[in-house]
Amino acid sequence: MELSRPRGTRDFLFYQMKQRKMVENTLKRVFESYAYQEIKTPIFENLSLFTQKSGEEIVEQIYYFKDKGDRQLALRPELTAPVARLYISKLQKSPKPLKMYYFGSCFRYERPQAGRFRQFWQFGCEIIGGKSPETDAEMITMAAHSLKELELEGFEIHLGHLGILRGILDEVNIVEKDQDHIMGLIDKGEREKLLKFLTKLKIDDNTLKILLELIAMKGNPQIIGNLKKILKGREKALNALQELEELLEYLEILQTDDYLLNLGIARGLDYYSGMVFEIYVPSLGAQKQICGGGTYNIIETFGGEKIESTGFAFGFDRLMSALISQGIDWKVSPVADVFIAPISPKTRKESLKIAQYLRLSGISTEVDLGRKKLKKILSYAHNRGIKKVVLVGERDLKQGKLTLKDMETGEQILINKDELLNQIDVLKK
RNA sequence: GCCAAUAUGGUGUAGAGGAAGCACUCCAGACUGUGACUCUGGUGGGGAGGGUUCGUUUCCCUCUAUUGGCCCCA
Repeated sequence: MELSRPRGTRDFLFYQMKQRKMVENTLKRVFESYAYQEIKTPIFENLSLFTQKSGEEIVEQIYYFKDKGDRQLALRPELTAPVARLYISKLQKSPKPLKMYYFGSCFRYERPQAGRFRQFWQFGCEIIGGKSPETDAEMITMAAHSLKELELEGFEIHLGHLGILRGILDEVNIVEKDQDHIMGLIDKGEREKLLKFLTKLKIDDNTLKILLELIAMKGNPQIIGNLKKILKGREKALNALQELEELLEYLEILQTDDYLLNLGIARGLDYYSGMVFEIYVPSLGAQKQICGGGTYNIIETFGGEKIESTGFAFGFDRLMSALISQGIDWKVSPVADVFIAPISPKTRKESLKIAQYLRLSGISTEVDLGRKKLKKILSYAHNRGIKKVVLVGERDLKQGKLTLKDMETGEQILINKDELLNQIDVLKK
């Protein structure tokens, strides 16, 4: 029998899990400080949930199967659709704006490579029904805040607005389907193909020039003035620009200033409509994007009322590799605060009693379970990185005493048995 | 789907067509109530299948996996 993992999956060992838990907990803490509430959706859904939104061709990348009742099911490839599903079926009439966050694994049948696995984790959020520049600003701020809290260095926030591009295209009567195609080409940076396609659509030269100019625009907020000139007379685009300008004002109020305007951001998905942003860690190379999000109209796609939502998700695994390669101090604590060591077989029962007593008092405690000799017990405790050991010996017990040993200094003190709890502080240090 | 490199004890690695070595780990022991350092001993190894050869872990092919890149990325 071959014991191996499926391709593109990983096992996480103790130390890695501690690191991941730490990041998870930090993100939860930050998100909750913005009043988001956690939700969890199933690992598998009906296949149609995902094909409905993105068409049949997406099936290529989905792990799907038939269950015993002949239902077509799929391991979720992303979390936006499940969240939308949950919203439509249970939360449509809840007070708006509705703020939620999620953390879970997704599955895609793809060729594994750096920063890409077949099972990967996303940590993301969604705010439904609160379309305003404030909403967008708060969300971007929360993403930046999270990364600062994690002490991640060298990340870049790129901020754009699809309303500007779409506004221009609307005014020269480009249908939505063609717009989506154009967005796709922009997102991939396919300049040649884009040019060809735009020419085919018979877009006038002036508009064409402006489009190309826009998608190459990158820089600090000062470029807004420039944009206004370029977009003169194009109402829809100017409205979107106005929205973006307001968003920037709110970002300033929320003290988020380390971003870059980038109108070339289009996101791959069709349903994005307004603000979009992506966060990169350039040192990660090919898979440098650790976060992406924006404002979109997905609820409608699934047959709910028309309502705007804004959301983003961290690629949790990429975030982890960025933090690890940066060499964060993980401050990992030992498995237990105290080890209880019976000096001889006769004190085993007493040792377990003491261990349980400490656990019930909230101290993480390990006790010898291997019936080892004292030497081995101490060696084991040392290898586990445990700093305090309680030696339970017959001679001491007769006088109602225990020996408390500090594994770092080697110092030992004799204490009264009933004094043990009073030593909690000492034990925890 | 495509390209390349890699595959040796639990981990990290060396070597050579002819008895597979090192470091760490693990287990046992070195005056049986004391760990780290030290010493002694032990367990344990060439991804899978096929070919070449008197003989292959070593050369060749296929598969699988890993790593990196391309394609793709809801």
